[in-house]
Order: sequence, then C-alpha cells, then structure tokens
Amino acid sequence: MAGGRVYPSNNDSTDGFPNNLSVLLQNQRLHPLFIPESSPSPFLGTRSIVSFEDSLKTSRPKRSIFNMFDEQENGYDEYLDECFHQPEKKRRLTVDQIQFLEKSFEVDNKLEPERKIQLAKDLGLQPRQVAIWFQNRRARWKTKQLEKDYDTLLAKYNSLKADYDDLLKEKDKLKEEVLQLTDKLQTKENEQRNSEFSDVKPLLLQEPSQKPIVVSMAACKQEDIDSDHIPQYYSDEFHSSLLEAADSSYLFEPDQSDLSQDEEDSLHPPASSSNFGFPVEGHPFWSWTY
DNA sequence: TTGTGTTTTATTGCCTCC
DNA sequence: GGAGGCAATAAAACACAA
Repeated sequence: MAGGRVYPSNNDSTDGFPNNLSVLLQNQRLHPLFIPESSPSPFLGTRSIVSFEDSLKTSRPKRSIFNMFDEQENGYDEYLDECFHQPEKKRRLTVDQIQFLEKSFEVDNKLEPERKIQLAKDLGLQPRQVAIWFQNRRARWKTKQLEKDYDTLLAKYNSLKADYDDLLKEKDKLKEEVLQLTDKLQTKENEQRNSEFSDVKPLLLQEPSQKPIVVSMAACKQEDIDSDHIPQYYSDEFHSSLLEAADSSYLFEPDQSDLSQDEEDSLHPPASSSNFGFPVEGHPFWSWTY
C-alpha cells in the first residue's frame, strides 16, 4: 500500500492467511477492554462483532467468537484451524446497535476519540467499526442533503420559471394592448388630419390616391407648357413625396389675405390641374404658369 | 431458486491539520 | 510524520421479482 493507514485487511488473502483473522484475534484480546464486567453492554455477544457466528449458521453449530473459547471441547488450535478455512463474512449491525449509533450521530456527527471508545464499549464493537459506521453515515447524510438541496433548488427554479412565464404572457398582452391603442390613436389622428385636410381643400388634393399631377400633365398640351417653368425634378417620385408631405400634415397654408387675385388664381388652379396646390419648401410650384 | 438491483460494511489512497 | 476525514470503490448482505 503506497499511502494511507494500515488496517487489518479483510481482503488480503494472498498469502493464504485467513481473511480477518487478525481482526478476530484482536477482538478476542481487546474484548475485556470494550466490555467491562462492571458495565455490561446490552449489545454483548452481538453478531455484529466481526465473527463467524452467522457464517457458521448453516454449515456448523452456531457460536460467536466470545463463547467459542468458553467451550472446553474447542481449543485455540481448533479455532485457528476453523479460521484458516473460513472466508471472512461481513457482519451487519443489529437494529439496536444502529439505533444507538443513529442517536449518537444525531447528537454529533463527528466522532472524538473518547466518544468512539465509549460507543465501541457500549455497543461491543471495535472502535474502528464505530469510526467506519460514522464515516459511512456522514457520506449517506451528505448524499441525502444533496438530494434535498437539489429538490429545493428545483422547486425554486420551477416557481421562478412559472413567474417568469406569467410575466412574459403579461408582457405580450400589454404589448398587444399598446399596439391596438397606438393603432386606434393613429386612426383617430388620420381621421382628424383628413378633416383638417378637407378644410384646406383648395390647396390640397382631395384624393391623395389619385395621380393628379401625372394626369394633369398628360392632359396638358405640350405647347401649353412653358418648359422654362417646369422644374427638372418633376417626376412620379417627386409627386409621391408631395403626397406624403400632404399626408403627414406637412401642409402649406399661406396667408391669403394679402394675395392678389392673380396670385389667388395661381394658388387655385383649375380642377384639371389642381395638383399643384402642394407646396414643397423652396419649390413654389404653385406659381407655375401653363 | 436465481438473477439483479440496492444497501451496508469495510478498504484504499489521498489530503489536511497539528 | 501520524491521525483522522473524505471520495471512490469492493464486496458481502439483503430485498425482491420472475
């Protein structure tokens, strides 16, 4: 063994030495130390002391290592002989022993040397067995604790996820509501704008969907158009921008109070060419001549 | 009875602490 | 460097279905 402690090995039988023999012998020698006659343990004679008691159940007369030597007919040599031919068997602790250990574990899951000795005495076990039991018990406790923690975290996660999902739903719902309200508002604004638009009808297109400029231009005779007055940027695209401008309340409302009749005429062209009531900043096309 | 999965007891090797 | 704790693991004991 490269490291760690050296314990009587139950598995080391490479030399043919009986498994656990040293433990058995040790038990026999330590026995008076663990179970003083003055304070007899309720667990005396328990099968839990590493022994062959149960392993001998079926194949040989039942006896523990403690009464084995009390039998006059069985000598130590005979015992050794038996040991050499018996494979070691693990002993399970009795219910009483386990209850005792559990109670002790509840008090403190760590084992000081004095307590270990005392427990071993009380239970009729080797201190090493008590230490191993505590060690394994701590491992089981830790596993259980991890499972508990996992369950707790999972429950919390599920709860949070449910909350999160609810919030997402509510958010979508509110979003939808905002969209609907925005839509309504937009419609209302459009309606309002259209009504305002109709108030300045003389300046604007009645039907923005029409293509008045194109139509009016097409209706015009080529010779009627003074090419010097036709802006070079005149196009469908330009026309579209005019319509957009109208639609977005980008309206020109000139103060007509001081305009001359001629000017008024130019501001109110004939229906056939009424498209030119759209103002564009810097492009006084309403003053075009035909 | 037997095969299989689970639990319990014990070992091993490594690590930390004093 | 020894004692003791821990993780990983072996192996016996046990439970249980087929």
